[in-house]
Amino acid sequence: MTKKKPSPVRHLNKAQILEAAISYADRHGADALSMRKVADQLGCGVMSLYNHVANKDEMLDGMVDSVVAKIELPALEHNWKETMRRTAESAHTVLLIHPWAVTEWSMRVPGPVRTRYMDAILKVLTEAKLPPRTVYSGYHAITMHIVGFSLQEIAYTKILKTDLAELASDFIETMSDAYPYMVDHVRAHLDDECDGDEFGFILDLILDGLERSGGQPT
Amino acid sequence: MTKKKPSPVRHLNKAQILEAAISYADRHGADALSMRKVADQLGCGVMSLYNHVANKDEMLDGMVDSVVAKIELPALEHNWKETMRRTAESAHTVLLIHPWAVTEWSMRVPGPVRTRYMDAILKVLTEAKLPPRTVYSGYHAITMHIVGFSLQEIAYTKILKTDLAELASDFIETMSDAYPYMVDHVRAHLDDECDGDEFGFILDLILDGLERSGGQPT
DNA sequence: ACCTGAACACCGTTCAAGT
DNA sequence: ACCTGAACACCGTTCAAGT
Repeated sequence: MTKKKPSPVRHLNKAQILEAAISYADRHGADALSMRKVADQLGCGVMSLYNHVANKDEMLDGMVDSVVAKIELPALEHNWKETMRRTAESAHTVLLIHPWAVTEWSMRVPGPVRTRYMDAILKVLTEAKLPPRTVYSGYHAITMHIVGFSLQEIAYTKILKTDLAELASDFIETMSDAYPYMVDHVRAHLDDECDGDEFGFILDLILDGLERSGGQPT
Repeated sequence: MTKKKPSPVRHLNKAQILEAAISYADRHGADALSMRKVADQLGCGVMSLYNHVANKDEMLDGMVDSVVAKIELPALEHNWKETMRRTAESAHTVLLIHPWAVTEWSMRVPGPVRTRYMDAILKVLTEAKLPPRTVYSGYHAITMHIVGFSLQEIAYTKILKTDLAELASDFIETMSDAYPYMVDHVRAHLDDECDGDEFGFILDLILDGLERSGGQPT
């Protein structure tokens, strides 16, 4: 009488699978993600997924590309530094929403959407009339900052979430002899002494450095 | 008559386990690493490992800390920028030897050795008389660069190793319409046009920026 | 063309039994 | 105190069978 599956999903497609997988990873993390769990969430058999996705690896590739698609592409209307700042902020925001994505981003071969995004960043730097060496290194520095900073931030918040009072404040009292400078740093984090836009602060350090290295010959 | 195990390892200990696990990860990558494989390599049963290591997670924590132990601690004899450059180079070198370690570094809670290393970096920045905000952000920027740059570099060489001619040169011919700037960038990589010490170049960008932000008030 | 259950070769880890 | 095989609950994926 009653249907077994809540939403039988007559015709599965890749987009639905990626959506379900992303939503699952958002809630439970990439480690907990399995083909079986994705299938459960879609109310279909595990092997049905393999009609639309070659294997788990390809699914993860698709998931990352779907996330990157949500990043604002750089708009050429402003000066190049402002343009980079905006798209980097957007990337940073998107990665914080999907914490699992930053690790996958850094370890997987880029899909079409990510390649398009990287191409757009290179275009901005090139059309800013920066010398080739600055474009080359600037690209590396900026993408490194987007991925690397988000990674550190996500790792830090994950530690705080799991250990919070136990580790953090315990650490401060117990370890202040062994690691005095580290204790000070953690305290600064907890007290939000040095608040403000840390991501943007370091990004500006890089962008200003690039501008300077482009201005006068090396 | 003949002994079953080549080296029976009468008394196992944690250091031996970590050494075997690191060597295995170096050769086959972190994904292929399993408790069973480590036990095989040591010629013991899987469950013997659990007498010296709580679980796989703790083993990986220990592996990262063992790798970090190989990084040269910053020596205070030079000026702070030179000191940071040296220790960062050392960290970079160590991470390239153990490519799996950079992902684990970024995702795990720091062990004692890594905490000691971070403390040493903070000490250098603090004793350089940089203002507190610069120490705070500089620490983030420098550690981000060490981890983030190595991560990108390892990912890039991994892609080149697997796809080499197929992807790279194929990519150049096929994709030059869709991703013109990216194609140029990949070509620059392949031709080694912009060679030299890219890691150090971007690090100097950051260090010089920090010095400047410390010199004149913001 | 799409779906799927059974089966296979792997995991990490618990437990109870050995020395 | 240290070791270990059997067993359990999971994996990703192959295959053969269904519609």
